[in-house]
Amino acid sequence: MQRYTQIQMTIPCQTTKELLSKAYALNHMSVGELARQWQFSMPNDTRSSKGFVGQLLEIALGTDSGNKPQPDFEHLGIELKTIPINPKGQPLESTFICSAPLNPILGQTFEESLLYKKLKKILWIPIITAQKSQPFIERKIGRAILWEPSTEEYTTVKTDWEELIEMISLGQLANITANHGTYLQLRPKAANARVLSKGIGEQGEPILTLPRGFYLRADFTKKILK
DNA sequence: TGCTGATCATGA
DNA sequence: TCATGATCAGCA
Repeated sequence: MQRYTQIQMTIPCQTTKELLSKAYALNHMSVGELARQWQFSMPNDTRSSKGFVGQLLEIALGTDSGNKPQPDFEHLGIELKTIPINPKGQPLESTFICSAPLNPILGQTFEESLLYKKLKKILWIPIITAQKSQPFIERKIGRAILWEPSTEEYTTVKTDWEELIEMISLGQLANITANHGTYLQLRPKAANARVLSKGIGEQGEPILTLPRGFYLRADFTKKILK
């Protein structure tokens, strides 16, 4: 097992403007170049190093949240996401946003949810990926996009969230598939299929079930990046 | 061949 | 175990 990093520290950006100019400066740079600049050792394969590019960008842009459940740039209210896109600008994957509560807080509104806190402002860093098999080192960083949901996007995501949370609350977890939701999906988010966490069963009883996460569909992020 | 369900790595 | 960072891979 290999650590990606040496210990690195960056001074967090104080303003959104400062963060954006840092992000724009990475445009056209390859992931390999950025890794070299930060003395990251490049992983050999994408499979065993899925989070590599995301971690690299966190260091390069100086996030300050660690792995706490809050936006990466907490003081700016901005979440950082790398997203693999093909040369036509189409996302290759859906985007994980946050883990889903399997025992939702009763009465919690969308605005109070972790999902909303992360979604309300996202700095997208496109990673131009010729093919899924292309090694990280060759992939190129694209132009960053600071995004906030439009009224329509906000409303649709909110509706998705409310429907999914209601199903979870009513013990319908077993019936939720990735087909639910217009922009949002609820899908497994675990090390493997044997990982269990506490949820709500059909009769309201506690059950053990696979941890889930909220993801944005690739069709949706495609619109965002346009 | 796109999408859903499964999986990989790290840190606290 | 649960949070973060995501991509893999088999099947419809």
